[in-house]
Amino acid sequence: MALKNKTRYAILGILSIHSGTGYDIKKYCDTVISNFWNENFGHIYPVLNQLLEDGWIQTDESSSPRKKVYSITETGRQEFLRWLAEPAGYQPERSEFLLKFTFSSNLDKKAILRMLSDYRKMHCDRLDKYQLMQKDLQKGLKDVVPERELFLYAPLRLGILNTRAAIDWCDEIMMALEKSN
Amino acid sequence: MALKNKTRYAILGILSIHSGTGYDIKKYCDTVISNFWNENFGHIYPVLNQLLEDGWIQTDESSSPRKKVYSITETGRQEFLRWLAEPAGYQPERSEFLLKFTFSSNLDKKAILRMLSDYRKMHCDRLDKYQLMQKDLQKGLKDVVPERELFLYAPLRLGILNTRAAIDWCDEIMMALEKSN
DNA sequence: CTTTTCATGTAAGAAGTTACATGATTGC
DNA sequence: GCAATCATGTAACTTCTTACATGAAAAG
Repeated sequence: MALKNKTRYAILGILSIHSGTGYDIKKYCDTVISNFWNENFGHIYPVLNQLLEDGWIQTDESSSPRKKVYSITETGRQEFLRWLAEPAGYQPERSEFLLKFTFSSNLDKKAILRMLSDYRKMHCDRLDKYQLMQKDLQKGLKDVVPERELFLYAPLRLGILNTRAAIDWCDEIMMALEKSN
Repeated sequence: MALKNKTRYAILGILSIHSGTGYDIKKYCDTVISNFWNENFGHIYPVLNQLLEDGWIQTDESSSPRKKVYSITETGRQEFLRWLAEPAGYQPERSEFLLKFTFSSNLDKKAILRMLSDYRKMHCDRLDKYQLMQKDLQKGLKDVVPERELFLYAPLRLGILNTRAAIDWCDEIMMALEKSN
C-alpha cells in the first residue's frame, strides 16, 4: 500500500491557518512547529505544485511569479479534515544516539560518560529553547488567536516533558555507570 | 555532502555483538532494539552486499547460498568504532500525531478528546510492553552477558520515561480541554 | 551601497518502504 | 502431511535531503 506523504498534509494544515508563500510555510515549520516538524524547500515547492494540480490549494490574485501566495481550497479543506479524522498511524522510532549507546559496551567508561553528558547538555539547551518559546507564546507574541493557544502550547509542553525525562535519564544512567565495577 | 547511511552502522553494530544472517539481523531489530530502531529486509540485504564489497563484513565458512552467516571484519570494527566516536548528530523530530493535534483547533471538543485518549491508550499499551521487556531482561533471558546488561536496559528505561511523560501529558491536556469554555 | 532577508526553483541521489517471488527446514 | 518459521532476494516506488542557481526587496 501507498506510503503517506505527510508533507502534503503538513502544508495543507499550515495553509488552513493562514494563506502564504512557500517561504512562509518553511518559516512556520522552522519556528512555530519546529518542535515536532520540519520541511525543506526542496520538498515544499514540488509538493505545492502537486497540491495545486490536485486542486487542494490555489494561488491568490495577489500572486506573481516572484511571490506566489497559496490558499487552501474547499476540496483541500475537506481532504485535510478527512486526514485529521484518521488515527495517527504507528511511527517507528529511530534514535541514532541510542543506537550508538547500545553498542558502546566495549568503550571505556570515560568515553561513555562523555557521550551521556553531551547528550544531557543537548537536552538542557533544548529545554531552555522550549521554555523561551513557551514564554513567547504566553506573552501573546505572534498573531495567535486565543482558540489556537492550547494547540500551540500543548506540543511544546510535550517537548518539555520529554526533554526533562531525557535529562533525568542521563543522570540516572551516569550514576549507575559510575557505581558499576 | 553525503547523507549518513545509518543502516550500515546499525548492521555493523549488531554484527559486532554476534555474527548472523540477514534474517537474524532483522530479528534482533524487531526484538532487542525495537524500542528505538527498525530495519526491513528490502534494505538489509542490499546493504549487507555493500558492506561485503567494502570489506567491512565477511561471510563465515559455515555459509551457504541459502544461509549466509556474516561477521564483522577488522576493518569493519575500526570503521564502527570511528562512527561510535562521532557525536550523534541532530535528529529532526517528526510527530504525525502532534501535526494532527496542532491543526485540530477547529474540531469539536469530543473529537479532540478522543484523539487524546487514543493516543494515551497507545502509550499505556506501549508501557506494558516495555515493562515486560524489562522483566525479561532482568530475568537474564536472552543470551546477555552481564557487561551488556546496562546497555540494553538503559534504552528501554528511556522508552519507559518518555512513555510515562506522554501519558501524563495526555492527562494534563485532556484536563485543560475539559475545563476550557 | 551593502548585507540580510525574501523568494522560487531544479537536479541528483540517498534512504527507506512495500509488494512480490521463491523455497528449505522445523515443529506438531 | 501441514503450518509456521527460516531464509534470501529484486523491482518499483516514494520520500526526503543536499547542493546548486538565481535574483528582488528591505534594512542598515
